[in-house]
Amino acid sequence: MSNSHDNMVHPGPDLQVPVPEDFNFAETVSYMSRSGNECMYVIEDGKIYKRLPVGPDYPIVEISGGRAGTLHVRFHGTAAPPCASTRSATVQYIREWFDLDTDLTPFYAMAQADGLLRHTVDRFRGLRIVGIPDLFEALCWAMIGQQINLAFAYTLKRRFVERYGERALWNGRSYWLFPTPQRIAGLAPGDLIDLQLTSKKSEYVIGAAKLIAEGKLSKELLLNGEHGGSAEQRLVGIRGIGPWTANYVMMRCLRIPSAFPVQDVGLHNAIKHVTGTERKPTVEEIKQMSASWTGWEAYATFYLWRVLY
DNA sequence: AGCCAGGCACCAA
DNA sequence: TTGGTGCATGGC
Repeated sequence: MSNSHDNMVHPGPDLQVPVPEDFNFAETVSYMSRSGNECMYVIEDGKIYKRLPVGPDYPIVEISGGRAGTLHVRFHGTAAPPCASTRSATVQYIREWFDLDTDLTPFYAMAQADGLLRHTVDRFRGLRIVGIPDLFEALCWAMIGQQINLAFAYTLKRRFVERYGERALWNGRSYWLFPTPQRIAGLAPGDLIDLQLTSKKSEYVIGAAKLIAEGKLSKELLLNGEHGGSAEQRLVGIRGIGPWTANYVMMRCLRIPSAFPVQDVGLHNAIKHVTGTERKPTVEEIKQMSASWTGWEAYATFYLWRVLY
């Protein structure tokens, strides 16, 4: 099968990745700067640095705004330039990471007519849902973040990654690959309790790792409905995954635009903030407010989160 | 000091 | 199917 992106790959050492007209790189960087404790990438001088989990080179890339209509990608950390397949996979990874292939015209039209969304969406226009392309990483991040504040969640993720991930050093900084399911599947709960995950979360993370390592859980299996049940139903059937985690993963990893973590306390606080009300809305109230978001709940949620940072 | 945190499993009824 | 409870501790 020929890859439609191959002809976009510049033959030189750097890459130019085309982006849609309504993509705003600065807003993406702004969102990604929300925590100073992020361990999976570095933001500096308006550029994103990350080691990408794409083979065979696993390159460290520097992504900057580039010319209008493109992102500029520079490779670092390897002696030789990355091979053609790595370069091609890098382009695909970035397109998925920043959701560059979704046409947001219907979302913007819907938001313009929605009193709750209009101002926020105008304010951050050009922002796209920043994804977590790796399923195991998305699941771990959601499970770790259950019922604890975000600052502590970042600390726990860092401990997990720095204990069980793979490090590359470049320019005085560490660039980590997220721990593999194969590695985590072999742990005992006590290994993660040592990092201050709760005993239940430790079991959840190891259980998810085992499912993925055994080939029983993957993005492909969740996205093709052949074996019965929606992605949400299948995810919720896994221990440690409730409605919030399922929809969070559908939103940031499976890229289902109708995914909607209505239980999310961050969403509740964002709506409270935007509407200027005294108390947080109930789930029932949010369901009423979001009646016109049909098909774009994930994007509405992501934009609302943005007002909190 | 006390409330809240990007919930979930488990148990009754 | 619904509602109540324990988890467990950091952050602000």
